[in-house]
Amino acid sequence: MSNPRPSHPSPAPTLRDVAEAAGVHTATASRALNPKTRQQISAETARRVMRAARALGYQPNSVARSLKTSRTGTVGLVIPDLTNPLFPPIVRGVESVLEPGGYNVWIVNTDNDEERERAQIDSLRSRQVEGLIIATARLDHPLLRHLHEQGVRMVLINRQVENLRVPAVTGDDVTGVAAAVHHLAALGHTRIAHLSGPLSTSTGRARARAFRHAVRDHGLPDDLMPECAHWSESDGATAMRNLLDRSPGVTAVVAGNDLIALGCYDVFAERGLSCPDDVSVIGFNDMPFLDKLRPPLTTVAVPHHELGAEAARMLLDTLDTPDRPARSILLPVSLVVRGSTAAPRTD
Amino acid sequence: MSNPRPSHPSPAPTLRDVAEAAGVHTATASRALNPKTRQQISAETARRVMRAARALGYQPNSVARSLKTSRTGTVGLVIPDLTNPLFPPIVRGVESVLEPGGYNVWIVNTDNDEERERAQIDSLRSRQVEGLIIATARLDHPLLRHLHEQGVRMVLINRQVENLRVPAVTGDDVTGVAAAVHHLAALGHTRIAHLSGPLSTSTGRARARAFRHAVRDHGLPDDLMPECAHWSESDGATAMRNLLDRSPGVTAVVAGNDLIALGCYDVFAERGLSCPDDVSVIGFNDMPFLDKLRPPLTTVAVPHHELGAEAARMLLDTLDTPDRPARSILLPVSLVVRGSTAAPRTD
DNA sequence: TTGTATGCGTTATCAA
DNA sequence: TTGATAACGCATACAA
Repeated sequence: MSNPRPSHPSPAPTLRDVAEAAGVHTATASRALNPKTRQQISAETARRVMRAARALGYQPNSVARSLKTSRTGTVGLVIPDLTNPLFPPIVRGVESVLEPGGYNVWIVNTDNDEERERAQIDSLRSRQVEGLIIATARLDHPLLRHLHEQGVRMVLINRQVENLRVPAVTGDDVTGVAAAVHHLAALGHTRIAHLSGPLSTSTGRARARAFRHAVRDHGLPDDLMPECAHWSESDGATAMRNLLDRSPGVTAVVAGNDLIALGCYDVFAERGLSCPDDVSVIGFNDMPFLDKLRPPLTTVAVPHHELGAEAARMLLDTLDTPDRPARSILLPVSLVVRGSTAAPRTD
Repeated sequence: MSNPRPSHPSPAPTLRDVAEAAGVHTATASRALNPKTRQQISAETARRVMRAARALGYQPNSVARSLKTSRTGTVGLVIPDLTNPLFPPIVRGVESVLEPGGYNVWIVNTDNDEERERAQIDSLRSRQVEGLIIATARLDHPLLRHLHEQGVRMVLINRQVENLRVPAVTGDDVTGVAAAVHHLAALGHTRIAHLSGPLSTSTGRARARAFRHAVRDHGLPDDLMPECAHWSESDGATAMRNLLDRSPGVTAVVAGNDLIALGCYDVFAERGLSCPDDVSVIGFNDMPFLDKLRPPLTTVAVPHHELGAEAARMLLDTLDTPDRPARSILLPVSLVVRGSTAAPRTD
């Protein structure tokens, strides 16, 4: 083998090694290597130090630097489930702002588990992250309030907490749901159901509430609103089965999100129902590849990348100017009409 | 507002604060708080310290601890693109093993950019991660060899590097491609094309090579192998258009991955071609929701979660026993036949 | 312009 | 069982 692993790799060089190699003291080496202090040093010395650093393959030890400066240059991003196609674009949006801003992002998954969330956030804090972006959409629980009281800088995505002045960025669920209901009503549907997400999440609750208002505005019944236990395909299917059994007259469904809408598709297949001829469905989020489904799913597009980017900008603001009053931002959404919605059967 | 942010949050309590509150020395407090050293301490003192820690809301500072112990309990995971549905399951697989093993995982995106990869890995190393799991599938470039020479512990996913004794875990591409070709040949196809992924990636090259061998084994032509510039839907579409223009007799396609297969779907829609009647397509990976496409995509299922989990296990082994010889693992894949493949038209 | 000294918060070694 | 002390690697106030 041309490159067997060295069984005893030499330990990583420290600033001290660089200083010795360059014939200067560590303080000088430190200044030479830091662009901000390099000017205090003669060009010749700086060059010598940098050459030595390069020759040794010196990498500054961020752990030591952080301990000294009490700045880690890291931000924690709390995600409930990375395999939900919703979240990767948010992650990228966050990174697209934070990395140019000089921060690294530490992503953690919580699996929608409160205990895990707590543990993950503890871990992030013990690692001295400078701020938190929290995209777990559960409704207020004591943890957030506690963090806020301790002065932890944070921004919420898709989550509002009552009576807490924490900046938040969310999609405009109210307008999105209203557009969905309006679209279906305009097609002639009169018995429209909402398969809501878990009402323990702020998103689930917001969309359910918006749905209730929207159908009332159209003079339609507001009692067709089963709740899904999770934002998942299987829970969407379960809710849809129950709905069809109990309310056979339903001709259209506004799903809490795209995954729940996919669960409806499963039930249509099971029962030989045709979409959109028998039942119309609208999803929420516009996750990837929806245009290739059978039928292509009509949905409300949420700008996830922008959601992440905007949250990151707000966090940057907060880190820069801690005393600036918190603002919350609502990002516009848009209805994307595809093939899963049509006028109800007239027979 | 009931909870305005404290404009001057009190600084986080340190071990020293805890020690003072408990009336002991910091060394004693440290021992009392660490389960491994708690036994050296009288039960009474330990209780007092723990009570004080709890009262103050003490969180150990991992940065300081890491500097002292030169152990960070972190591992870096290098991913080319988190929005590719392939990778989140790998991430979860890695975490499912590493977190119970006492490590936290630091995920970075490289955007398939060599310079970014370098920068991200540098950043991870400066933060003293104890090992690296690398899922960026580019073929050997000097960075990996360099890391290896420096004794960096690492495991590769979906990537082989020649002449480098680094453990790697990959799906069994050869068998998967052979199964795909066999399936098509058995259906009666004789002009089968391969839309390969970038040949600069080890995966792209491996699948292309496997395809060539498989068609030869069936006595079929091996000259229908255009290369896609990236593993993307749009590059798949481009390659498919060129293929149809130049080789109109093709009746079946083995795509380098599912995304490329989706690109084929786009071209079918553009040109009014029917799948599978006019052209059969097979993808690779079995990413989520493929069963809901029109038509449902036949594909080769790769156990991504298990790929991540196995890589994590190997890294744990390597961290435990640095001198153990590196082994590489091939995980079995399976053909999932859905609706995008059928016998060719007989007219 | 460069060197000296100190401390960030923690753990480990040694002594008591 | 507990305390005193030093050290991890770095950056900075201060001195020269």
